[in-house]
Amino acid sequence: MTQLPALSLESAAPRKRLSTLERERQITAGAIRFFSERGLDGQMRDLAKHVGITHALLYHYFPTKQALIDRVYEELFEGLWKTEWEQILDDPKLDAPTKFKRFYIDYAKAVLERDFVRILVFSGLSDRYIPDRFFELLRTRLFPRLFRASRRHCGIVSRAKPAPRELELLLGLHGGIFYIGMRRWVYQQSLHGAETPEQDAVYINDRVDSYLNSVQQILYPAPPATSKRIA
Amino acid sequence: MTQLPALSLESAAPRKRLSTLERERQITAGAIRFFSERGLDGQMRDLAKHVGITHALLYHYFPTKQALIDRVYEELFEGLWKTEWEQILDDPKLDAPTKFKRFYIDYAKAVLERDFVRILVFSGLSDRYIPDRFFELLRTRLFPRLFRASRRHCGIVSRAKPAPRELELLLGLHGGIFYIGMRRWVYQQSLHGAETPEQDAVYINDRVDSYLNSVQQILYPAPPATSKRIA
DNA sequence: GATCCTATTGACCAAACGATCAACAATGCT
DNA sequence: AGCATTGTTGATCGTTTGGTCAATAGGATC
Repeated sequence: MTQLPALSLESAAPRKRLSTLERERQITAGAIRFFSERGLDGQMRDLAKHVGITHALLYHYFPTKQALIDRVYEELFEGLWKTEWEQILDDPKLDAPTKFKRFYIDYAKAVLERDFVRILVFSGLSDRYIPDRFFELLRTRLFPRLFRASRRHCGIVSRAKPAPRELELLLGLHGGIFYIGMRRWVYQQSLHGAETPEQDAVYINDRVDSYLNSVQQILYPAPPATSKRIA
Repeated sequence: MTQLPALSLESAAPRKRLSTLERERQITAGAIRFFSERGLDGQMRDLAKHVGITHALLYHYFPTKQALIDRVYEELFEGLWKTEWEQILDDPKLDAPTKFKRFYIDYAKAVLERDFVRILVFSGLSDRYIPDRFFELLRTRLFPRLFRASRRHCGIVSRAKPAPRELELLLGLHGGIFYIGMRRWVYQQSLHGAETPEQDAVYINDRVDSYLNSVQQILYPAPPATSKRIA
């Protein structure tokens, strides 16, 4: 449908005989960019053209299109999640606002990248492979930590399973942050000038403040002394 | 890729000779459902099969595939925006929380529908036709009203263009609500049991409260008497 | 510079794609 | 009942799709 912006790669023609490893990496990188633009239905011939090779060569490195897509999925996923994030959220010396802000600002830098956002959504609309794996990550490694920090922020210590309202309020924050990526890479509606990670940080801080400011009065109204109740 | 769930339509075979108008409506409705599932790359033959006709007949009613997609776009868009929403937001007798809640609960019922969410995103990833039109609507008819209500809620009367932080805080709320639709219809990750519009209303109310609770202290800190400053 | 290895290619295939059209068969009219 | 109208179909076209393969040519080794 849409014309890809030429993707200048070594410009001219003397393209030949790279080492197996190098060519494979080139194809994989090209495939990530290509499929993130055109979707997983993009044609192998077009991909080959943008990498600067024949489409037959693609089949020398990947037996089938699905195998290449699987490779793209792996490449995109590995190295995405930083265990450093869990350390921040587990650090007992940090208060909730600091935890949330440090985490989400760095998380946004990694996750709100063009290729990841678009392929996440493409995959969600078709095979759901990426969302399934990604939400598994969020469910097990992220949300529990954010709940613990939220509750402690409200003076509550509990490991009880969060109530739906509790979960949804957090997802409101989480989704509101991801919406930055949706607008930027899917809808392509800036609504105001081009944004830098530094500007994103300001907006993320505001969102986090908004969430933490109200999580207590909304979910745990009028904390009577040393209560542990969960609305 | 994925198998469509059979889409039972009159079950058996005596399907023939509908009136032009009726058949056209049937095709359009079927196309909305079909393209929202498979994406705009879905095949005309498959669509025909799910409508229960031959794919040649599709070309009797629509000269080209793009014409049918355009029709789907129109059908999906018309009747989406309710002027009633603007009346709610313009009503001087309502306070901000009531305005926000009444609007967003009803907005969610209309916008967070399966077909709209998925085709909005499909279109965003390809021709961007729907997001372009939809955000134009939000930009001109919705956001200005929400800003006015937000500011009045903080005791500020101003029609000045909202600052980026102001806009982004609101988009955090807006995106957090839309995230309900993303999870439900794109990622298909419920995270908790199946949801009804009544439950959605609870979550939306919480999100709105969170936004309105903090919009003042975040954006217009320490309102000195009758100030009009905007951070 | 001759030799070998293999990365790379052009030609090709079968199936699926959007699109076309003459022929067929319901339905309404007389 | 017979006719005309037109909604509907099967067959078909040209192109594009993912995938294959024998032949070619670039680069390292000697």
